[in-house]
Amino acid sequence: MITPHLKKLRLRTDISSEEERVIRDLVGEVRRFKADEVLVHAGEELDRCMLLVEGWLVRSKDLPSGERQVLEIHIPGDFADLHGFTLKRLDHDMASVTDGAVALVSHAALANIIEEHPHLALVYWLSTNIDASVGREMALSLGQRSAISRMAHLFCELHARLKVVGETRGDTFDFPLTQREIAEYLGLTVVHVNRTLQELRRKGLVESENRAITIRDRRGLEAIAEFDPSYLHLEKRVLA
Amino acid sequence: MITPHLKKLRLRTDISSEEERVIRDLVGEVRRFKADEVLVHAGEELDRCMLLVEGWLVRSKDLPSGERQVLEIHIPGDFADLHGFTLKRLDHDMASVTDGAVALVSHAALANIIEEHPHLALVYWLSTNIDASVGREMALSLGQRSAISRMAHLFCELHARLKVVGETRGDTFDFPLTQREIAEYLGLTVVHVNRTLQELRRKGLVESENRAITIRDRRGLEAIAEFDPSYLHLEKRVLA
DNA sequence: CGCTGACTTGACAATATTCAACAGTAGTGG
DNA sequence: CCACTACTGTTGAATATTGTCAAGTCAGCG
Repeated sequence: MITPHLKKLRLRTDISSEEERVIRDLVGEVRRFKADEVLVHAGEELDRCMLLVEGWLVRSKDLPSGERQVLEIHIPGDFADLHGFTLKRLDHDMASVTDGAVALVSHAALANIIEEHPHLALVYWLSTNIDASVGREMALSLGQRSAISRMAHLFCELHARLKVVGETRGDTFDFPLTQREIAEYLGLTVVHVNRTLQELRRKGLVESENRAITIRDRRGLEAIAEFDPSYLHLEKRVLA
Repeated sequence: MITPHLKKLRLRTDISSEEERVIRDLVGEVRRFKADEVLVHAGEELDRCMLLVEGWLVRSKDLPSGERQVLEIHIPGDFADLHGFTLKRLDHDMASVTDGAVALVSHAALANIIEEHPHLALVYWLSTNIDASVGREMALSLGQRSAISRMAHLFCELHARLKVVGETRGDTFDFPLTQREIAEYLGLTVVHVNRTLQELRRKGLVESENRAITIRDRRGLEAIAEFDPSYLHLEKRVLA
């Protein structure tokens, strides 16, 4: 169930078999969710985290005006609200995109394992820091890239991240976000997302049909996105 | 020298006097810098972090097109590239805005103290997670707020953060960013920043004169910014 | 079969950018 | 001390990108 999660971790740093056992024991109750639920509300007091095992989640913030900004997209293997372990209250909602399931991990259990396995504290600290790095690249997109470049970047990033956990089929991957949700992520309107997506199709860069994306011209897509995957930190390092 | 840093930490969680001693001992060499230096380049291998003791730094990313996005603004007391402790290579540059100084802290020293004082591991993990929270609020600004709202939000945030470390004088604070740098942070052009700043002045919300900002109408400014400081996590919590 | 939500299109408007020019200030070197 | 340069801030006019509003199609679902 948490094999994708271990794949993600092992890509970035070595995990001993002892540590693997401990991580596998972390998982308590599994909670299933339906699409479009808010699993955690901003400000709520937390005593556990959610390791996403199936389906997609997003972090999102609402504005008084009713607008919503999606701040991060989570795929299976992601420890979606691990930052809540130290923050204790999130500054954003955790909402589901699809049906799916999370493995619940109590903060107490986490505290225990990092006490006994200090290396895992670094592993998970690294994990939240990589999340933040992804967030910075998104801010770069929102600040400097055009609509078409942002959208291309989104597709490049998700393909790379899904590939790590084995959820791609060649250049194709499931992509369950509606155009409204893409708009909320890219900071654009639905209308403009629709037109921009058509432009990507017209240029022969991607295809999209029933909730899946196929990258037709990777070079072209990466060029328009100015995609450089180094911010994903897809290489191994030695911690402490 | 690192009193502001301790103020910041103590606002969020309790630090024992023993821990304080350990933190004070962390500081090794102090490095002074001039304005507009790049202290750390993206991708560079790191074996130490920088605790900002004087002056302002920014995290920034360059695009092939030559555009620059400022992703975070750092003020004295900030452990500016603490995330580099686990990442080992930053995905962005660390650049100076003003003259100033950083206290250098080797990764080895950090690894030692968190091994001996596991609570401090949580304290600094929290610290990077709060940085990420500030980054998310910025992404919300870039994605959903208008130019004037973003700029108002920037001033509200900086006043709140500077107040924590005792760098405000009532509603006034030093603000050394040029309009070009503000533009790079807000994802706007210099021209538009200039006009937007004039609008804030015309509405009687802020004054700005020789590198300092005075908030003239806090309610009004916060309203236009939709400012809600909860993302700054300015409250105490118990870690582990 | 009638809803509802997702997607699509057209016409128009607002926000922000681009380009070009100029004033003020500080720093530099002759 | 002054001329020179470079940077910062400012303004106007034209343009581009993206948003708004309104309407309509299509598919899935109870």
